[in-house]
Amino acid sequence: MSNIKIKDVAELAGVSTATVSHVINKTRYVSEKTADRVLHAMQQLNYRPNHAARSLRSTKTYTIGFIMPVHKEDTSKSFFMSIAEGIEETLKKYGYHVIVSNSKEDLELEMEQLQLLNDQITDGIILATTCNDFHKLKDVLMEDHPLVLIDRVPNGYAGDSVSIDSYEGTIQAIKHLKNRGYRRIGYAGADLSISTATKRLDGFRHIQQEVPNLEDMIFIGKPTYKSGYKMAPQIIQHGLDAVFIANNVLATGIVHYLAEHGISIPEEIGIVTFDNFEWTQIVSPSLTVVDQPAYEMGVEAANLILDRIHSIGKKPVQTVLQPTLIKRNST
Amino acid sequence: MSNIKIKDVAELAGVSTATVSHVINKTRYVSEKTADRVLHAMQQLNYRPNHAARSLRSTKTYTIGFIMPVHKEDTSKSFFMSIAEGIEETLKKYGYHVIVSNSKEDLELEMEQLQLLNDQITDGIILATTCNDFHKLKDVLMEDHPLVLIDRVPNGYAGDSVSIDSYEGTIQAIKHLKNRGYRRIGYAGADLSISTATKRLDGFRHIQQEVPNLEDMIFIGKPTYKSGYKMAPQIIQHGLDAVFIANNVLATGIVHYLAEHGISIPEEIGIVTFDNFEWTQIVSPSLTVVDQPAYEMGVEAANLILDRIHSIGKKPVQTVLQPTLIKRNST
DNA sequence: CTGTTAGCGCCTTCAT
DNA sequence: ATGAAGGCGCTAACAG
Repeated sequence: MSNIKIKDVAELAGVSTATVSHVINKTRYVSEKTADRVLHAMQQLNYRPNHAARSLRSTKTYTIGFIMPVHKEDTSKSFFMSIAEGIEETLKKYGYHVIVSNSKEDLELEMEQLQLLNDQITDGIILATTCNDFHKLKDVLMEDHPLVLIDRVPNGYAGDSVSIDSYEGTIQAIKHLKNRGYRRIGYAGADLSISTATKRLDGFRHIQQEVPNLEDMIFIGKPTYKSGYKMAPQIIQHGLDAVFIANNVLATGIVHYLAEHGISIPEEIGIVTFDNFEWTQIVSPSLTVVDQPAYEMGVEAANLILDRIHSIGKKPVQTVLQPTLIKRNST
Repeated sequence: MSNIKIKDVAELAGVSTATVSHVINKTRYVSEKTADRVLHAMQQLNYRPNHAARSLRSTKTYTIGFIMPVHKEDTSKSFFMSIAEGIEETLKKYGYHVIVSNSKEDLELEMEQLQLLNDQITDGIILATTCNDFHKLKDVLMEDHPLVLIDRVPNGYAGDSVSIDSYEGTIQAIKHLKNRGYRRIGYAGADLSISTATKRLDGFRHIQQEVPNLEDMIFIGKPTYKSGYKMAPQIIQHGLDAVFIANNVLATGIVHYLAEHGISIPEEIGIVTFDNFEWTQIVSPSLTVVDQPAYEMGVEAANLILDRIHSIGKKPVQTVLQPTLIKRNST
């Protein structure tokens, strides 16, 4: 405990505590001479403002909460980790800390954490929600407590958000498959109701709307390795010559099945997956993917929440970032 | 801002603020009847204790800092993420929050963050250090501020720590390769001076001590994909029939090279890598790995730091967890 | 078994 | 251009 307080600094500098406070916070004019003396005294004593006291007095915590939904064995870990990095690095510059919390893709837990990270603890919350309908969250959200939704934007939400254009990303992927000459292109996805999942499917249906019996080419399973592994043979039997895999966990199962059974990619079947995870580069052949700028999303969300903190009541901002198709050897 | 304070609760319950405080903190006996009244009043008013005030008064923050070293493109992301999960879930049970911070494997940054997360902000720090010599950190560490080192334990450190027995993990891996009939077993590692890296190499040298010209079978590169990719052909040319890859990032490069060049695993070369990352299961053939219990490490570290907080001055505890060899199809 | 009260360290209004 | 002083909400010593 550095038990040096503002009073000690004031005494050493021969000024009042008010002046010291104002020097620290640049909150009113102080003559250069006095300011220098104060700064000197601060250094000499190695003064560090007391966080709790400051927070008590000013009702600001200089802390932001980030709630993310990751399963224990989920491949999306590194995705949210990248987001967290972006958030943390950006906020650090402005003197904010980041408290992280994991909802494990469980709405109950998410709501619990939302309450835990209330305005006593944080100045705002960045949330990758599990929820598909924003009204469900209303009860636990504090009016006017800054909130930025990230990655997923549920129905009924009109506040600040940062997300990725999943719809467009999907369309690009399908177009690419078509350009490569694939004709019977299927969709493999998970039965999640989160916004990113539904938008991917929307995009697929839209660009493939001319295709007869399109619904037969859409495979929906659980977001698990196992489910993907079971889904793969069905896809093959359906005579598809390409699949767009909308869920990364599902993709692990499908890809592994294909490799194991010697089904050659990209000849027998073309593949595009969502998310540029490391393993998509390491497998042979390396996979064509829709890359989501996770880190940048974090940066954006951090900036948004800072803006919101500094101007409650401003018009909400919905930032949408574009994904990038990375062409590799699976198409 | 829930502007209900202890005083409001006290008034509604018809008791003093002291009694309310003691009910909340269970810090002295209160008759069941009064306690009930207080609890009721708290609920009725939806009272939440003010974190800052409490922290100011009690000099406890109920917050723990976790500093981890992850590179932007590093495969170890999910490893540290798992650790973070273990930490967070455990501490949450005891009402603690976790502030995370990333040193990006940079000692300067690490030291900066150590200072940032001082005792004004946290009640203790869990640190996966980048540092190989603990004395370098002494300057920025506050005496008596609880500290638990995790994963890596530098020289000169004698405090609390949780780590994994890298030495033993390596020995198991080599034994397994020998059992499978491999004879010319090499070592591929990164030039890191952190404790985990050196212990793996120590283990290798120990169990292979009978092997002539052993040093020629040790390949050290940078912890990058590229470095691994360049290292792979060298390993092959050396006539090795198996490699133990001690660094996961390096492994990505080596494995990809082998796959690309049609070098068959496990026939032409056997492979064991450190860390049970998802991609090691997805590639074909799936890789035999030394699995580190990351989540459990986090749990242990959380428990250790709580113990330390509640009894400064107790004898330090060094917890060492055992890794597990997971046999798959690359050996 | 419970109440009274003095601060924790800081910011900020009011005063000069 | 600077000081004096009250109080943010809570805990814990002291008092009964």
